[in-house]
Order: sequence, then structure tokens, then C-alpha cells
Amino acid sequence: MEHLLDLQKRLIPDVLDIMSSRYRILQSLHFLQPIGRRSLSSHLGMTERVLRGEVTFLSQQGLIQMASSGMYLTENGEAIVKALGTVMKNISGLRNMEKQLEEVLGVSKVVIVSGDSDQYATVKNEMGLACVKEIERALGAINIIAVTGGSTLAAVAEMMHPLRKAHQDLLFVSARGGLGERVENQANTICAKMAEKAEGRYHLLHVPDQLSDESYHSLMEEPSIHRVLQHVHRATIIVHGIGDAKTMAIRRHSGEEILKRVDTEHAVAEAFGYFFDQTGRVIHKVQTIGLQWEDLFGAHSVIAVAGGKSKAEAIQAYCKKGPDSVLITDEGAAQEILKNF
Amino acid sequence: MEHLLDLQKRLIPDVLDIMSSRYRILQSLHFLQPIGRRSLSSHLGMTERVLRGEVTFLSQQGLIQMASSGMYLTENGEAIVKALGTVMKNISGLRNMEKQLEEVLGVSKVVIVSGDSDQYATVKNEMGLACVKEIERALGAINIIAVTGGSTLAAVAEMMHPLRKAHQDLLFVSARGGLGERVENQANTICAKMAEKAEGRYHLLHVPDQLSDESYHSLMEEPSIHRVLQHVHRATIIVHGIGDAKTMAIRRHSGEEILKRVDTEHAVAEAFGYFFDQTGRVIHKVQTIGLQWEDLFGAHSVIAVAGGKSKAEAIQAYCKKGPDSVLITDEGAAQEILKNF
DNA sequence: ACTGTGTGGGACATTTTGAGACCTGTATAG
DNA sequence: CTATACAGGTCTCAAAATGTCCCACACAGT
Repeated sequence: MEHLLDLQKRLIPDVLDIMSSRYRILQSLHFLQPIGRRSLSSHLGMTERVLRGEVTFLSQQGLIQMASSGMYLTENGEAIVKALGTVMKNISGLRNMEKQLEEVLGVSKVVIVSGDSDQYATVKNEMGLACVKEIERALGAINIIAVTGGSTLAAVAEMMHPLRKAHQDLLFVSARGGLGERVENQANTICAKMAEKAEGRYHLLHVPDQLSDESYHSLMEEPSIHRVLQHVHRATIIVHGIGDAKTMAIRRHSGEEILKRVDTEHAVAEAFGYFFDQTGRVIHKVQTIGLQWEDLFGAHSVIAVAGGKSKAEAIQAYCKKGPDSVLITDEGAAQEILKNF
Repeated sequence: MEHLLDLQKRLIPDVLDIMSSRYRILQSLHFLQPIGRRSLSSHLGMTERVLRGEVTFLSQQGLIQMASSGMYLTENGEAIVKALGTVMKNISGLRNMEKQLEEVLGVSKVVIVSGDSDQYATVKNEMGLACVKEIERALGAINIIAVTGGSTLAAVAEMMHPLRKAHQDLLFVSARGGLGERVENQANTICAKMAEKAEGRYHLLHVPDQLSDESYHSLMEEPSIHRVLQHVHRATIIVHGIGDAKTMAIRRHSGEEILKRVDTEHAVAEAFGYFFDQTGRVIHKVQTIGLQWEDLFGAHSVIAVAGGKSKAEAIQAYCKKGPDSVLITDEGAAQEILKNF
């Protein structure tokens, strides 16, 4: 069975927010006691009145106690702080980590789900769910959602659910052509599945991902492809994964030359056909029909999804110079990234 | 470690209410889908507007889905219903049990904590905490709280915390004199401890619990004792335990005759010096200075605390003819009592 | 002995939230 | 085609949450 807390996160996330805020009060009190409302409120960054509300509640619960010298924890209060410590690390600890990552990586928003997707497959689904929520948040009146491939994106599609609000237009387009990969991880497959689950329309990119110059140009002339590409370029929401450079280079059946460059120029990350080194510089770009670098900056919202300790380096590299995006990742990757800071 | 839910209950007392109400919605939906707000709200006994609030929340969480034909669960929703099933059985199960017990025993309120205090000592503390909360609820402007002895009441004292609200007067008095028992289970010891933890005043009854006629009358004349007794008789809140008749008869060093009567007349329960048979009839009353039967009916609130499978029979007997009281017990006792119905 | 600073707690205006009531357009079954 | 049941929008009012200010008190340093 899943852990109760994970279930609660879905059923009563609002309640958990309250819980962690109250816990934070108790915890601060644990260290700062005795302390007054005013000092404590500024320390916690909440207004005095709000803190006061919580504090009177907590004292009614017999967890803290008021005195003229300030507030302090009762025995019960101390017990709660101690007992909830590990639990809370899962909740508010993650939130702290999110904030740290936002700063360190320079992205506007980070969402971390607990666990390590390298170890447990279910964690990937959690990321998928978080991603769906993020997509929902980014929805506007007109929505063109471009999606890439990969097992993580497959999880997003898996967790997708209808998100028709009001009279929104929902169009999903594949951002990439077909790789020689397993069909369930193809951008096209994922795009279709996602659109169906979301009850939206979709357009697929029926082209191979890698092309010779010649076929590239001839295909670009193809009206059916051109039409889909127009949508990709005008995408309002872009959802993509981030891969490890070497793995991806091999999977793409890149030539010897590319593999060498990956090695010699220390490429570590790959995303939608671009290879990045540790500084975030683009080392190599696969000749591809589909999402281009510039498209990222035209989009209303860019959501990158990638997790697992093994992808920490890749995530970090990509974020260095990537567009301002939302990053959905997991605890394993987050911890690994923050190790260096 | 204590169970997560018990900790959460202290930080957010109505976490269970919220959670079970949302769960109930999901569960009903699981069976009735697709169904509309109106039908569902009448089925669940909530107003349409409230249900609507929850339902929009749940659909934002991606657990349910709106359609023109009605609402239905998404895959995630179904998963939650399934996963939370066992957890919820424990929670709403207890609440159901409370209601059943209230009916069966004819008392106005029953609180059941999970577990069996015969098996785990911590369960007694949970009862203690529940009792403290009940006391708090019963507080008025003037409070005289009479307490008896016993290990369960000791647990109540253990869990007591300051309950000074506004300008309330808090006076604790022992309802019983001293038994030849261990000091930590004496009414006096418990009374003092409770009062200190609650930050109230206290008066103790410095008399032996069992008396000859002669000393009884002479002690009753004693001004210091008379004064305390006045308080006992005017108690607004009475907190007492319930004991097994035989155990208590032995512990009280009752004479041969009493022991025989307990046997022949099938006494099963004891509370504050009174012995009851299965029908709730008083079989025998110890000649005692302290709380009297009549006092119970003058009190604003009577709280009986007793748990453990072994005390099921005693609890049941006492409640038959006892005053309208609040009963704090545990799952072990509750299950045993309900077996017969 | 006094003053300044921090404390909890009371009081009140104001804003925000929550919920009741009613309405609309739409999909679906009879 | 129509009756019905549906989701979802909107208006309104009360209640709860919050912002604002002030007071009496305790305590430490002067």
C-alpha cells in the first residue's frame, strides 16, 4: 500500500499546508522559546495577526503555553515536534529544497516529488501527476501544447486527465519525430495518449527524428508537415524531458563523430535534440524537424520534467542557459544537485 | 512512533472530518457514477453548495471528472478510494462505533480511542488525552472538578495541560479518600497532579476510603473535611473510572462478607465505592466519605473513563442505570461490548 | 526608582472567504 | 421535440479571517 501521507497529499493538500505551517511555528518555538508574537512573526515571515490566530489555537490544543515572558512549548508540544520531525521533512523539507533549487538553477519554479525515480518506478508517475497539475496551471484561452518523448513524458501522459475548463481550446502536438525507440516512449505516441486523456485534439509529426540535409529540406516543403510545424513553433506550453547526453547519443544511433564530440567536449545533457556541456553551452544540435531552440522563448510556459539521481548533472547543465522554465523533478535528483552547493 | 493520524489530529483536529468527508464523496461516486450534484448531495446529506465546493476541489486534484452526464471518478480517484479503504474503515469505523455505543449504552456521548489498553499502555494515555479534551469542553465560568483514583485517572492527570481560559476558576477536589493502594493511583495524588498541570487550585480529602460507622460520623464533623466535602457535593464536573467488581473488592480489602456478596449477587462493576450487577443495580455501597450517588445528578458533566477488553462488562453494567454521562473508552472495550448486539 | 522594550491580550474596523439561492445553457433520454 | 438532469456562472449576505491600535504588565538596564 502507498504511504498514507502520499494519499493525503492528493486528497487534502490544503490541510497539509496548514499542518506544515503549524509545525513550523512549533519548531521555531522549540528553538527560540521563550519568544513573543512580534519577534516570532517576523522570524517566520507571517503577519502578527495570522500568527496570533495560529498561536491561540495551538495553546488551546495544549501544545504551547503563554506566559508574560513569551510563549513556550509544553511537553506535548515538544513531543509533537519530535515525533513529526521525520514526517515533516517529507513535506516542508521538500518545499525548502524547491526554493533552494529555484535559486541555484535560476528557474522560476521547481516542483519536487519525494523519492528517486531511479529506484522506484512509481516516483515517475508522481512527477507525471505534478506535471499535469503544472500544465493545468499554465492553461490559457488558447493552448497549443508541444510534447517530446521519453519514459518520463510517457508517465505524464499516463497521469493525464481531462482538463477542459470553460471553453478552452486544447491542441497537443508532438515536438519531435520518431526515434528508433520503443513505441510507448515516442513523442507521437505520448502526444496522442495525452490528448485523448485530456480530451483535446492532437497533431502528430510523422517524420523520422534524424534527417539528412536533403530529406530535411524536401520534408519541410511537405504541406502536411509544414502545418504541424507551424503549431509547434507557436506552442504556448512546451513539455519536455531532459536526458543524459551519452545515453541519448547512443539511442539516437548517432555517428561515430558525434559520439566522439560528446566525449571530448564533455556533453552531459540532451533535450529535444540539443546537446549541452556542463556550462549549459550547446555542443551539438541534431538536424531535426520539430521543436527549435527559439521556440522555447516564444512559449508562454516551458515545463521540463526529469528525475532520478542519474540525471542530476544533466538537469543542472540544461538549466544553466535554458529558458526560464518550470522544473519538475524528484528528491533523488534534487539532493544530488544540491550536494555541490 | 505514534501513528501519523494521531499526530495530525493534534495539529489539525478536524483533519479526519475533512478527509473522511472527501473520501465519502469519492466512495459514493465510486458506486453511483455518473451522478449529478443534486442527487449526490441529497444522498450524502449535505447541501448542494457545500458539495459543489468539494467537488470542484476534487476535480482540480484530478480525482473526479465532470461531464454533462454527471461526475465520475478518474483512474486516480479510483486508486485513492481503493488505497484509503482500509484506513478509512478504522476512522469512520470508530465513529460509527461511537454512535452505536451511545445508543446501546444510553449515554449522551462516547469517545473511543483506537487500540486496547489491556494490550498497550499508550492507549491509556490516548484515553487520558481524550478525557482532558472532554473536560475542556465542559468548562464553564466556575469549575469544581471532582476526580477519583485508579490507573486510568492517573493517565488523565499525566496528559493534563494548562486549561486556563479567560477568567475561569479551576478547583480540583478528590472525590475519594485514600485506599491502601499505590500512591500514584490515589485520588489525592491524581487530583494534586492534575490541578498543578492544569494550573488550578486543589483540595484533598485526607481520610481513609473505608470507615467504621463511628469514625465516619466523627470525621464528618471535622470542619476541614466538611469544607472539602461541600466542594465535592457541588462539583460541576466529575471524572471517574470504572473498575471490575472483584478486583476492586479485593483491592479495598473488603471483608469476607462483601466478597461473598460480590460473588453471589454477581456484581461486575465498581465506581466510586458503589458495586453494580449486570443490570446496573447497586448491590453494595462502601461506607465512604466522598462522592455520593446523588452528586452525580447535580453535576453539570459526568465523565467516565475506562478501557480495555477486560472492563467491557463493567462499563456496560455501570452505564445501564448510571447518570447521563460522557464515556471515554477504547476500541478493545467497545468491540467487546458491541459483540452482544 | 524609573524608563524602555518586549510580552500577551482585548477591541474594533475591514477585508476576504464561504455558502445559500437562483439562473443559464447544454447534453441526453424518452 | 421536450422534459429532465447536468455543470457552471453570478449575486448576495453573513461569518470568519485579518489588519490595526491600544493597553496593562513584566523585566532589565540605567
